[in-house]
Amino acid sequence: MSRTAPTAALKGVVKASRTTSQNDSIYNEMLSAILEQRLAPGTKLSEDTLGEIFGVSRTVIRTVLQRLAHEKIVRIQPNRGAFVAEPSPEEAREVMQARRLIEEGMIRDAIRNQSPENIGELRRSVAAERLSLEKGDHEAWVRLSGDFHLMLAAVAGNKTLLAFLKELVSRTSLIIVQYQKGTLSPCSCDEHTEIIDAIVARNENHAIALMKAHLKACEDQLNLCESDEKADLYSIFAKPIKEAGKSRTAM
Amino acid sequence: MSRTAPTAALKGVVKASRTTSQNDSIYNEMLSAILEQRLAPGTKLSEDTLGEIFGVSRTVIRTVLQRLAHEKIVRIQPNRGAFVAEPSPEEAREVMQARRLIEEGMIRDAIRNQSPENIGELRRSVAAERLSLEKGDHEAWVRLSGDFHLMLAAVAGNKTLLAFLKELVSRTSLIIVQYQKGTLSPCSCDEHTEIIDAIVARNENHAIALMKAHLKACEDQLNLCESDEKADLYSIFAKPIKEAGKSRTAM
DNA sequence: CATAATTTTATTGTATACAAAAATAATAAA
DNA sequence: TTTATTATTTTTGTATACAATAAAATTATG
Repeated sequence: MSRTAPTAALKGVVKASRTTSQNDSIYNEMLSAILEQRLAPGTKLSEDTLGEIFGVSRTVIRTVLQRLAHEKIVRIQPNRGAFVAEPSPEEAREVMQARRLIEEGMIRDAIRNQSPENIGELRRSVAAERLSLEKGDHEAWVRLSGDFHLMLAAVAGNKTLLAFLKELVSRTSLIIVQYQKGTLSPCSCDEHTEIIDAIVARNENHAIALMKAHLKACEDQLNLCESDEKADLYSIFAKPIKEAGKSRTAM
Repeated sequence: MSRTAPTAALKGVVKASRTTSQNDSIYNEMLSAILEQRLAPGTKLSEDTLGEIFGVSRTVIRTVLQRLAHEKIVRIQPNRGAFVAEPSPEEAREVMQARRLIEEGMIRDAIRNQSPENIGELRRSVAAERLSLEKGDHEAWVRLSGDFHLMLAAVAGNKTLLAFLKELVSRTSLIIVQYQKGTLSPCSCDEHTEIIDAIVARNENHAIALMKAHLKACEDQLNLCESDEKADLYSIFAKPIKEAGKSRTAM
């Protein structure tokens, strides 16, 4: 009874050795749970509950939550606790814009720094992505889809930008969870392959255009018409009306 | 005797109200101390000592150190503790490259989103910067010089990119502390003014070129010839030789 | 019955206690 | 004297205890 429903999704707990990587282990578990949609945006992340689930004290849970908060995956409200982040439409647009800017720069560097090994890894990643899509393994697809962009960043070779992009990719997953309208993209694998081909061909302008189009297509699949905040406002002001009935407020 | 010399620079402790902003207060104090060169790169940041200085327990110090570590201002070594970061020459180049990329994108947005109020604030900031330079107030100049770029980011309007740039600007200060050769730049105020003028004139290409040149000039003032790591290696292998004497290792 | 005030409960924020690891000091051996 | 080993001290990592705040449940009141 004490472990409430929302966090019940986290059951596979690895005990982890007594090193500091226990920290990382819990961090990865929670990040996966959020990005794989096992923890919905807005879910309360109680320190006590998580501590029981992972078999550690609140101290270490707190550290993990702070890390996730810094990456904007979790929102910490003072004296209220931690919640899975609910990125606003504005924030979603900002993240996608930031990605277009950073990934454009990375395409340029990737074209310069590419090697057969690098490109081979990228192609294998896309192959795995295609496979997961064919098998209908949504979780794996989400992860691998993001991995492609991170691997491209690794090819570009700027670890600082890679760290930024890692955060942006995670946040994108959360954004897709919240705002994706209808079914997911038909197959972005083909777009990924095209981008690799353009990089190999050293066709900078084309590669950049493809990447920008790819990211724009992703954003266009979202329903960012600020309907979310409106709904909140309505629910607040509609308090007097309890059940169905006729609305009294103006449209 | 217990409060060791390195951290003695932090003396002006604000008690802060019992809100969570006590956290922020200590964070700001420590960040300022590092960026204003009162805490040199590599300085050990003992939890106990800092706790005594700020009159709080290690718990809250730990939170602050983790935050600074996430921003790469502090490096945490497991079981060893926290140290003021010592960015490598490679990291320095990465940070400057990331800045060129991000600030180019922000120039574009700033040109679109500018308003008389925004521009006025920018100009006032540069005026304050010039004044601090004339007065020889190095600390204020470092801060204001960074503020210009952050205000420009605010004009651009993408809070996500602003957060990234805030981190990069802080790291730049640390980099300058470590690698600046000779005296500091003659007067980057003029460059800042030129950038504002180009933005007001909506001359995108010119504004971007100026910004890139400005950042490149900053990087060129650094001594990033990996001499730092070499020095470390030498000092390690030179252990047998205690005082002056003739070196036995090959040049 | 609905609303307001109060009490109770639960949860976070912080301090402290203890365990584990690392750094330092001291001692013993070559 | 130098090096290796051991003992001591210091410092970090984690758990727990208590205080402060917020949420809820309860009671009182119109």
